[in-house]
Amino acid sequence: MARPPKKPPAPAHDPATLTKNDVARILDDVSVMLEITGANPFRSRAFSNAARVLEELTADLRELVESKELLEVRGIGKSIFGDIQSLFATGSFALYDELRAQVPVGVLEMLRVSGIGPKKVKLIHDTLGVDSVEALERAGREGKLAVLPGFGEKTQLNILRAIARMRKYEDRFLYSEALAAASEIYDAVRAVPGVRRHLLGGSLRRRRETIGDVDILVTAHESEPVMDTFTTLPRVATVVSKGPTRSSVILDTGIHVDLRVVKDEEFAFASHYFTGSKAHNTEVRARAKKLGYKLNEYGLFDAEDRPTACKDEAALFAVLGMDYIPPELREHTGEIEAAAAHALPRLLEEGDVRGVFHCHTTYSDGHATLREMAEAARALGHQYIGTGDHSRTAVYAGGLSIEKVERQREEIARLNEEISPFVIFHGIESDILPDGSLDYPDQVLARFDYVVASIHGQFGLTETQMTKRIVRAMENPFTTMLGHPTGRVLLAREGYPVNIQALIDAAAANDVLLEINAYPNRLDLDWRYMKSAKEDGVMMAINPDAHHTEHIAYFRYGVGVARKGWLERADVLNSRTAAQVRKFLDARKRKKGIA
DNA sequence: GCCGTTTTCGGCCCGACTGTTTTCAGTCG
Repeated sequence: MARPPKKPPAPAHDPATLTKNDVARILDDVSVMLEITGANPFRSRAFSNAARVLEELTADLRELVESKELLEVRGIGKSIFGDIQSLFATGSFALYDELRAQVPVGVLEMLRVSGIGPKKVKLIHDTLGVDSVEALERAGREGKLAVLPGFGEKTQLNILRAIARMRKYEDRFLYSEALAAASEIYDAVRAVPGVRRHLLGGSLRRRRETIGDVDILVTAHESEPVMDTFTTLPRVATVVSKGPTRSSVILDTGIHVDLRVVKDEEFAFASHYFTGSKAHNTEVRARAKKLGYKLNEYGLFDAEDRPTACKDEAALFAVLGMDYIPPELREHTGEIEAAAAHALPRLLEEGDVRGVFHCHTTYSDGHATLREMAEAARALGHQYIGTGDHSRTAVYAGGLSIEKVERQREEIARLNEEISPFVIFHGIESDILPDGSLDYPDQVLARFDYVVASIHGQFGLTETQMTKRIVRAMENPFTTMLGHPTGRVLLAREGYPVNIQALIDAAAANDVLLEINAYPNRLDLDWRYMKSAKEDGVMMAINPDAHHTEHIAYFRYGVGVARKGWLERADVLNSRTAAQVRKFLDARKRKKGIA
């Protein structure tokens, strides 16, 4: 690059507090900086692969490095292992320092402007000295971009528009928001005459907790009418591209939507391809190759390039020697091996859920009464609902005094007689106090059907302190479930620092359930940890954390992430009948000696 | 830089679309 900064950058990270996600981000940055500096693209890819691999690890990274077990992980070789080792020791490594000396932070930022990639960024930086998004915008306004080789008026305009869009909109959306926006477009597109099969694909179909863009796939004899409708829908703010097989638009909410039109006989291959994930697809293609096929979005071809017909995805998987892999599992976390060994789990389904726990009422900060919540749950076909109002320390949320707890218990008893066989379980969401104790005396805790213990304050502890605090709460015999285990708020707030594996261990050791908080901006426990929690014998509960009657249906988002976490019916308490839940809770109390 | 029933070198996914070209490079997914 043209002008490296004078002094070498200071270590950018404190090695003591470096997390797995920090390391992944650094490796990603290295990958991007390698691209910009024109290094071997496969070397760059090796770093981004390694970053992805780290993101999917559930064990403690620091321990994996110390025990050298990380070297066994596919995608991490000796060199990158050494870099990570160095990161934990010194907060940096040689290549990282070298690259940061060459590529200013602002240049990395420029890559986030859609439509320009490493080649253009390098050219702009080298010839104009532009080193930030702001400087890029200025250069565009002054017409300096249009005269660069390979650029033109249109490219310049697109860059300026992309910067404006980037400023105006988030680049990711909650699953719930993206689904609402996508459904409207999807409905309009599949209503076009001539459309035969259709699918909402991509990360929505895989039920990721956040969504980058929406992929819609349809089959139609003629693509033009479909594309014309799609690109002129009222919610479409910008048409990014339009062609016979692929068009791309941006909605007024900032969400990107891609539409692909293929022939009917290509549907199986295209739907697999456009569902992803990218990592899953790469693995499946590699498997196809080993079996002597070539797989792409249009078909499966043998050595003589003859196509193999597949009427749907199940047929495609079958040809490749695999059971059908549900979309939620297609994240390259062992699903391909399991499908080949006919060992995929039989995933939890919405219909398996017979009731939910952890619902708020007007006793604390909920907006509906006990009766209204119970009736709403019954209308969903549920057999029971469990409350989970805030405990007394949560004054800001109308936390229940002991006297209010008693009143609620009496009302629940009365209602239970009236609406039987529907059952209301009396639970509480007890704050975990700073020292790890719960928020009521034992004799009060003893009278609840269950206790959800949650952190709501004092987020500023270190990971060790926070882990100790929560584990202590889990060791309390009255704690039935751990509420939103990390406290994250998607797209807004990272979870508090905590050793999740230690929480899983504590859950297994103390027979404590882990909550799958199904509120759409939490989805906490993260699905990435569910498989190992399940393998450790931990049971989970899908809790909507409802504050309105409509929120009870959020359990569906919980089912989505539970499926991503490989959970089966037996792994969640909600699949049990009201009588079975009562029996389970009673047995647990007897075992703990608190009945 | 990573990987290996195509093993220690030589691959590493590849097709669609745009904007700039005048036959293709860059970007994206």
